[in-house]
Amino acid sequence: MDRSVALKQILKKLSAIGELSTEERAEVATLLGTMRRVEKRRDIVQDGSSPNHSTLLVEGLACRYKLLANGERQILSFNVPGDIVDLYSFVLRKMDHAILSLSNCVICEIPHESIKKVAATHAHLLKLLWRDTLVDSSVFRTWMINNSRRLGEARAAHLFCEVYTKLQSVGLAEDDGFGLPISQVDLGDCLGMTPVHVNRVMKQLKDDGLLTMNKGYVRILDWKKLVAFASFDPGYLQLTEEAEAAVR
Amino acid sequence: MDRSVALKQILKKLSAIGELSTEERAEVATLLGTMRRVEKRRDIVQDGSSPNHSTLLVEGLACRYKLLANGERQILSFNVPGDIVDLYSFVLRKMDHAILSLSNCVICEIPHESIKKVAATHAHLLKLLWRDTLVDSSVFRTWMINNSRRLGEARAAHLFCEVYTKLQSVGLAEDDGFGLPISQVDLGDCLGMTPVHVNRVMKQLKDDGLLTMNKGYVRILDWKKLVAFASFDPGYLQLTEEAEAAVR
DNA sequence: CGTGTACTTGATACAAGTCAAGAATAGTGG
DNA sequence: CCACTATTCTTGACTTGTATCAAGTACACG
Repeated sequence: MDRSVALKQILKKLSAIGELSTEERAEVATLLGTMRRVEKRRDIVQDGSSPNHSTLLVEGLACRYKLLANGERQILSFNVPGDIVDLYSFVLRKMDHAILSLSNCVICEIPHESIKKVAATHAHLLKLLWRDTLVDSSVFRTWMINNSRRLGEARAAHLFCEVYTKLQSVGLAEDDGFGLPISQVDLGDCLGMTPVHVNRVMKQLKDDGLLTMNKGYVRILDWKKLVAFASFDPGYLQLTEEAEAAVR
Repeated sequence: MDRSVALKQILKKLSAIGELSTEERAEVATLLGTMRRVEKRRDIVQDGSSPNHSTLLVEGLACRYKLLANGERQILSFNVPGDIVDLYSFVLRKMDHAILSLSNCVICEIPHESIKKVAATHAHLLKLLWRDTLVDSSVFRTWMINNSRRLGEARAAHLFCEVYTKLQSVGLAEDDGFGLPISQVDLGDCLGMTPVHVNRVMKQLKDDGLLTMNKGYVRILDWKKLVAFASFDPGYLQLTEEAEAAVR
């Protein structure tokens, strides 16, 4: 639980979405509060809560989800280290969805009070945070398009492209794939499909030589083919040039 | 093209999402730039553009959409007067979707330069604008859930509930329904369905006594039943108490 | 070694897409 | 104002995608 790791993560994240002066970097350091460990499969942030801090994911994987009235669960996006998973609550007070740890995680609390203080004097930093929340919103739009219009195989393929690209951008991907500790049920909750259908889709993707998923490891068999099949264009993730290049 | 209407609209919008001091109200007035008329079915903002102003919708209806690689079109949300339709471009420079006028519209340009100036001195106003963009993002999440998991009839019903509620909140709805100048093809582009299927879904909704759509007018036959059928909960629109109450 | 969880597979039912054609409507120019 | 054209809407027959129900297999864990 090294505090400097947290700082490194958030600086990396913010400078990916805009320039940071030396003074601003120092200012960012003042944002960091308590660090905590969270076991896997625990709510990091609860739906309906009004926390007085936001949460920087320092280590591990998490996802954003919502429980629906009928008991179903929709996963809304994945989070990787460096993401401020619930900046939402700084701006809108009350969460309208929850954040779940997928693996054991380390998080760092960022008191809303501190953000407010920084905001008053550093409009540019505030804008970077704003920008970060809008990238999330690009992701939601993309998932909307993906989930409403495409067949199961393409939907799943697109999702894996996104996660691989995000993990690559924070150095958490291998050359041949990446760890993703989720079940086929979880996948169904991302894609809006039944687990049975997810199973068939995964089989198809494997038979097509695109990818396999086994014991929490996604192996990419043919990245170029996968990207083409999914019509994946990483632009919406707003990564830096280098991060994008790494995935090609 | 009364400038004071534009001011009224934006003040109404901002004060719905947070308190505004008298001084802040004056400050908001300095944001307003050139007013323009836009004919129906024209791009108000183009995909891929980097405008140096954002756009306040003063009169008329608009929608946010994206053309996909395969030529399909996904409509992402609807906009009503008072909405700043592309605040996005102030924060992220380059649009990754477009805005289309559905009826003849009046818009008011808000120069990014002015927002920047206000932002430097009025952090609270900036936060209200931020908040506005996050409400949009709530809408995207909701559409994602709606379009990925539900049957055609419920999807369509939910959409009509949302639009009715939004129009009601700006006084543009009648007691028995509202004008919505879109075709069944457009509806399909919202819901991710073929026009043929939209047609059948609309017939079903009519047969069930929920609503009809005819020559651009949506008539609500049984609001309570419709809300229940769609499991519509307007919370995500972040309207004021009064606006919400009006719809009940 | 037994028990639960995740994965896999098959049979069947239903939702939505596709193809095709006709009816209603709006728009246009003579 | 009518005739002509182009949309939009409507309906039917058929195909394909996905859900549902049910059962069985592989594997992890105490």
